[in-house]
Amino acid sequence: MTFKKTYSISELSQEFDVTTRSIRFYEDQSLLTPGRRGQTRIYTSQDRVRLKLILRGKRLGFSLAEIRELFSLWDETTSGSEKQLSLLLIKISEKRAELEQQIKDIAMVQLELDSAESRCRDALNELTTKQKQQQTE
Amino acid sequence: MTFKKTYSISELSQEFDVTTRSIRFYEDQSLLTPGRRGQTRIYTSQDRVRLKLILRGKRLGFSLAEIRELFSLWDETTSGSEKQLSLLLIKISEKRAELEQQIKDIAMVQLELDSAESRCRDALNELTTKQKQQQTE
DNA sequence: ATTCAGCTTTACGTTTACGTAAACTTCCTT
DNA sequence: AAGGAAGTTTACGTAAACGTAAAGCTGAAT
Repeated sequence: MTFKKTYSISELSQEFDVTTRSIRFYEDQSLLTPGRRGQTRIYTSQDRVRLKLILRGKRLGFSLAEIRELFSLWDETTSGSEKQLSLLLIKISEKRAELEQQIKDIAMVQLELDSAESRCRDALNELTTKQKQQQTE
Repeated sequence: MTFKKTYSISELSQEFDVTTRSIRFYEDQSLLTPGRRGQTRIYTSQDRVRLKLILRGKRLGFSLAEIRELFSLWDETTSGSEKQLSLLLIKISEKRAELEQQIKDIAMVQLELDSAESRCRDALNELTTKQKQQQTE
C-alpha cells in the first residue's frame, strides 16, 4: 500500500493555512466528503489532495462552484456515457481557454510591473543624485 | 495628438461586456475618475485603459482593493519619497511572487486537464470499440 | 472526577461586488 | 408638446465565502 495515513481537520488546517471553518464549509458545498469516526471527521490522503486542489483553484480566482464543476469533470470521466464524455471534452477545452487567457493576463501585468519598477528605480536615482549634488554644493 | 476620443458609459459597457452598474461602482471605489459634462460621465482613453486593467485584474482573482493597490503602486512612482519608493519596490516584488505562484498553479491545472482529457478519450474509445464488437456479434 | 484540548453542530453576522428598482433629468425625435 | 432613450442618484437586496459566538460531546491527562 502506498499511503494509509489519515488527517484530522486541524492538521489540514495548519498544513494549508486555512481555517477549520473553511474546510467544513467546503464539505458543506460538496467539495470534500471525509469519512467519520463517531462524529469526528477523518481525512484520507485523497481528501488532502482535494483540499490542495480547492486552494489552488481559489488562488486562480475560481469560485467554489467552478471548482466543483472541475471536480465533476474529473470524476465523470470514469462513469460518463458517450454524450456525457463528448460534452466533457468541450468543457475541458473551455477551461483550457480560460487558463490561456489568464496566462496572457499575467504576462500583461508582469509587463506593467516591469515598467513600474523601472520608473521607480529611475525616480530613486534622481532623488539620490540630487542629494549628492546638494552635499557637494 | 495621439487620441482625443472620449467614451460614454454605455460604450465602455458594451465594449467590455460589463454593466454600467459595475462601472459606476468602480468609480465609487476610486478605481475610475471620469470627467463630467453636466452630470454625465465622460471617459477618456486613459479611463478606458484603467477599466481594461480592472477587468484584467478581476480575471486573475484580484479583489478591487488589491487592484486599487496596484494602481496606487503605479501612480506613486512619479511622486513618492525615497522611503515610499523603496516600499514600492518591495510591494512590486511581492506582486511578482503572487503572479509566479499563479503561473505554477495554472501549469498544474493544465496537467490535470491533460490527464482528464486522456481519460476521457480512453473511455470514449472503449465505448465505441464495444459498440463495434456488438455490431459484429 | 474533573478539567481541558479538540472536535462537533447551529445559527446569526460580515464583507465584497455587484443586481435591481424607483424616481428624476436631459436631450433628441416625432 | 409628448414621448423615448440614455444618463443620473439613492437605496435596498443578494449571493458567495467565510467569521464568530454559543453550546455541547469526547477522550486523554491530572
